Amino acid sequence: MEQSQPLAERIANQLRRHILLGSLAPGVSIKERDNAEELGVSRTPMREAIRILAKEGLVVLRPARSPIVAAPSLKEVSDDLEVMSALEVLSGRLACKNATPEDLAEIERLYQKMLDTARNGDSVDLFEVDMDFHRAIAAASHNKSLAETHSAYVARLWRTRYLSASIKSDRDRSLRQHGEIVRGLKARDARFVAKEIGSHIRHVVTNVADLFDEREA
Amino acid sequence: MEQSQPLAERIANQLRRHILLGSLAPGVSIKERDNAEELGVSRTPMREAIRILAKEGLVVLRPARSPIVAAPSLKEVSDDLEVMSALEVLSGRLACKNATPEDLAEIERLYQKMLDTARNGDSVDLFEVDMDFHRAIAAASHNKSLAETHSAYVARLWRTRYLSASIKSDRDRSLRQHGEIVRGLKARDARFVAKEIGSHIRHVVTNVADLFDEREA
DNA sequence: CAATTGTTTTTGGTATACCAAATTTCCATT
DNA sequence: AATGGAAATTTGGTATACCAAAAACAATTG
Repeated sequence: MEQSQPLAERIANQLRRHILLGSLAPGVSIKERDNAEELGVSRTPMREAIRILAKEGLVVLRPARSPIVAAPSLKEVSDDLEVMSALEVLSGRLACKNATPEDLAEIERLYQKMLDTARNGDSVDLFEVDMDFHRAIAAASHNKSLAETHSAYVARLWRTRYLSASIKSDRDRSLRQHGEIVRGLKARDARFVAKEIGSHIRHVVTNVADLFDEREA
Repeated sequence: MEQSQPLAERIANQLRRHILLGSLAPGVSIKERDNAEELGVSRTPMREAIRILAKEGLVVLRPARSPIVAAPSLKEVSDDLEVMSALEVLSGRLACKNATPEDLAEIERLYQKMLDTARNGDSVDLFEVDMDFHRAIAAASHNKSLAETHSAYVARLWRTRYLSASIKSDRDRSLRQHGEIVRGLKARDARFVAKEIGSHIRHVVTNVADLFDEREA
């Protein structure tokens, strides 16, 4: 009953999917015993998996209480996006300095794939490519800590951004902005890239705020 | 054998101290069994404590091997500092917008304490106040995620910055810079604060690089 | 009927037992 | 003496057992 990858991480991945896709709704409790039994594993790795997700901010631990799926408020999501924006801007700046031609080629490839998916694929596919695009920029910074921390925020904000991305209204603007970012990176114009990334995320914040407003109806 | 605070966290705190103060040198392995027995606890909380420190970057987990105390290279430390700098700059900017008068008073109090400690106390005390000062700025941003992520980097870089702070040569410049930061915050001049914080950390990077050079001798 | 207290149940925290992979040791063979 | 490999040991991963605190529930009492 084991593999090359620790069981706890596989459980964490599984739980993460359930949370992000919504089959584990925000606010519901995750009982060690029940969930472990349900997946046919013992409490020990389940416990560790929960801790992993807690560090990522997807579940919150309460002393002497069941952990629950995080239900972030608009303020918390906005705060997360603000940090993530700073991380991405830094990524962009560093990428202008450190990106190899291969890095740039990969980023451009993802951008083309994005244009393609926008025309033919569904919104989930498009979203996946979008995430890959931003992750590729972080990787191109050649700063491992930055890429890791950025990745943690991507995970935490996955669900929110997924919902935000389903707002098709300004998909065109979004695509255009990504194009600008690619252009800036290739020209290694750090200031321009920083401006575009900042603007891009500000739009995401706006969309998310709208989503929260609608939810109250 | 339990308290209000989970045992794992207390163990993590204890291990963290040992690592940061150097009694657990970089590179040495942390065996679950041995360390647990040494502290008179079982493997379960020890295991969890190790995972906590791994997430913080203080120990590294190797598949099917003992975890070891992290021995970051100059490149890794510089990368960490680069991210931390961005986080602090963002903190400063947001603090200019969101800090309450109480926040500012607390920051100024810490600054005065710093001046006082520089005159009378030892370098460890001074360092502690320094860390508190930067943490207070992050807190004044009123962005919880930012404060938490920043705090994680503070912990990871604790030892390095501690060593860096023992370089007394530019203690005066450092103190003056902190004063400028306080001045900027009170004037709520985000641009000025960002500039000063950035400059401050660039000096830290320089000091750390010197330290790494010396170590090779 | 409400309130309070005592009991049962649920739940997370901790300890221990067991297993398999990986390392090390050491002997047999050349 | 060198080497190949098998057995023993070490170590982390997983399962299970036990405990205490907290919550839920029930019963008793005013």
